[in-house]
Amino acid sequence: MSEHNAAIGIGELARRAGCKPETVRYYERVGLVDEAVRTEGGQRRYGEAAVRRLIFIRHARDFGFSVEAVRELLSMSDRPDMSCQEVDTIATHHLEEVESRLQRLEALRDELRRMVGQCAGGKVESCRIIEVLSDHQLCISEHDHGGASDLKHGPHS
Amino acid sequence: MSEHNAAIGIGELARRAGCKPETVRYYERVGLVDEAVRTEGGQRRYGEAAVRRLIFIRHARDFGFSVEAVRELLSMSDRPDMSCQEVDTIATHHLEEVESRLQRLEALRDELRRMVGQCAGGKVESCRIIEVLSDHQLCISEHDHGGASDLKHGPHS
DNA sequence: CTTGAACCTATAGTTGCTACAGGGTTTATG
DNA sequence: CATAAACCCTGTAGCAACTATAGGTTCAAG
Repeated sequence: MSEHNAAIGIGELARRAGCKPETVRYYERVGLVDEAVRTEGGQRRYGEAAVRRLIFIRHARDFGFSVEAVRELLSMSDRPDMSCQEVDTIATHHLEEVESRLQRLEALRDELRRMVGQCAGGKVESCRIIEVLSDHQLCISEHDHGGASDLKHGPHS
Repeated sequence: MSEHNAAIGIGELARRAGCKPETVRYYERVGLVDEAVRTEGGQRRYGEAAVRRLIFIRHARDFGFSVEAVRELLSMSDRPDMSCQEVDTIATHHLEEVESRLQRLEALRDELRRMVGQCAGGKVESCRIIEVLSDHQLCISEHDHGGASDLKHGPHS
């Protein structure tokens, strides 16, 4: 390994991983990235390892892994000798969650399509959308609110 | 009439709509449900109208409508004479978001399936999951996040 | 009248960032 | 060398949409 440490600032690091400096500082606070070396003036300086780690983190987050899951994945990838049984477990579990969310979203999409298709542009009193939302009978899924709705992290309207 | 109105407590109301009392109080704070009549001791009492309204809200939330969107839908359903053009607009917009979210989630599922399928249970150093998360080149789909988030990872140079 | 479940308010926590405010540092240029 | 622009710092507050806790009060049954 070359001792050649490019020593980039936090802005450059963030840019390379596709996030913002605030996000990097946030990851540092919660312990996903190590505390950086500082200049005399107190500014953070990073090397290539930090870039790779941050890219890993951003990818995992883009794949929908929670920060906690990323933390586990990271700690495992730091110990290359161990079996990747756990890695597989985490990813499989995550896959299951994604698949169940997909199913619900599909049902939701179908219902929305039906709603929108049936809105004839008349008066609200005969609007199917309002009707569907009001009427318990027309509910897509039975109310099993053991765990709350999974639709919560959506882009806001 | 006031004698006839079943006057239930907040717990019963919440149970009927499939949520928790805290959620109802939260909705009251943010103005989705009206302030309730109180007993002499200060406890909230509700009638059937509140039950219907809360069920409407919970359905809309289950459908993934944001609280802001629900607020609009509610204000429209309060005026049955108006055209449901706006209702349709909100629902259509929401449908588009759901569809775009579905697409991304499907791409994610495919990627996760491939990852999981390729984890042979060996050592972490040769684990495909870790590898995929580390290396952008191995990403098949360019998981392009629509307008939701701006500049994600550009080409690594 | 006593118990205990249900209720009250207020506040803080959750997740994963993002956006300031009000400074200090580094670097490029004149 | 001086200055200006670009960058960086900490700390705090905010976002959605609730959820949880603490510490106290009220209600309804027995």
